[in-house]
Amino acid sequence: MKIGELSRRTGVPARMLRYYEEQGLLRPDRAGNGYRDYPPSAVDRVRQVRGLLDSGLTTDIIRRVLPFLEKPTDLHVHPECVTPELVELVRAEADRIKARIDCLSRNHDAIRAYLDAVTERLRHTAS
Amino acid sequence: MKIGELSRRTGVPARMLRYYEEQGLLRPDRAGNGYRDYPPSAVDRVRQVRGLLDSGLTTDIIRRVLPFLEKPTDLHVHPECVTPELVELVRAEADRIKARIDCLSRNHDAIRAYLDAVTERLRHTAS
DNA sequence: GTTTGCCTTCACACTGATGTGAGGGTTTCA
DNA sequence: TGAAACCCTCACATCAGTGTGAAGGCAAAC
Repeated sequence: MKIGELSRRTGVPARMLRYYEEQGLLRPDRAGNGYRDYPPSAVDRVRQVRGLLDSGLTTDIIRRVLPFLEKPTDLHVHPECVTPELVELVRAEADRIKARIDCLSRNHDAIRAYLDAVTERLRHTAS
Repeated sequence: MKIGELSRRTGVPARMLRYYEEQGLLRPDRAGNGYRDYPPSAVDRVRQVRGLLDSGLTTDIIRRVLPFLEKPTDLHVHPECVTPELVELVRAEADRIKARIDCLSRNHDAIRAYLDAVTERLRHTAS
């Protein structure tokens, strides 16, 4: 699929898809005329990248953890490329992600509780 | 407490504490000499702001949801200030936060699974 | 075959969060 | 009294992610 269609399907501007490629997050091949050619799986990949970006990860971090994000069943990262340093780095990033989850969860719960209290109050005054 | 101490206690540069104030996230009062004077509760407040910032929220959003984040027991936002529009806005932001949590959770689980598979593999080859 | 639309690269601009330093007042302590 | 360590404001710089537009090639449709 060409960049325009991927853009329409994901809602991500073509400009950004080119940027993500420049950052090593996407690797479309090229048709004979130079046009980018994305596999259907790119749609999910783009959504995943967007989600992580929205959650405060940098393209640099995302590029590093991306290989660890697909089917966990069998390792498709060559085992000899997985240095202890890399594992440590990824583990540290996982911890930071966990911290984000905890922080967001706490705040989400607080907001929901507040919202519930407000609507409850409204129900009361209405009756 | 003065800005230097708050900075030391939170690990956030004084520059940033001034910036958060400019963005309406902190409201220290001023001593006679113009120095900022923070209450002890500012430590937690700063940590909360940092966590949300790291999780991809903007200072603008944080400022808006901050009043909804404290003790949910009794509403200390004047009920008459809580317009339906504001409630809707906060609800929408809560949904976006939920989406972030889900995205991060999925990816965190995938990374952990990968990490576990790798260490398992290492345990095997070691034996 | 020309128009229309999508693609290419390049480049400059903006925004939000942050770093950094200048220039100057205040507190503390020797 | 002077030095060190705070604090203040102001302003310019940087970085990542994005927006936008120019200049031009390719493709499908009239």
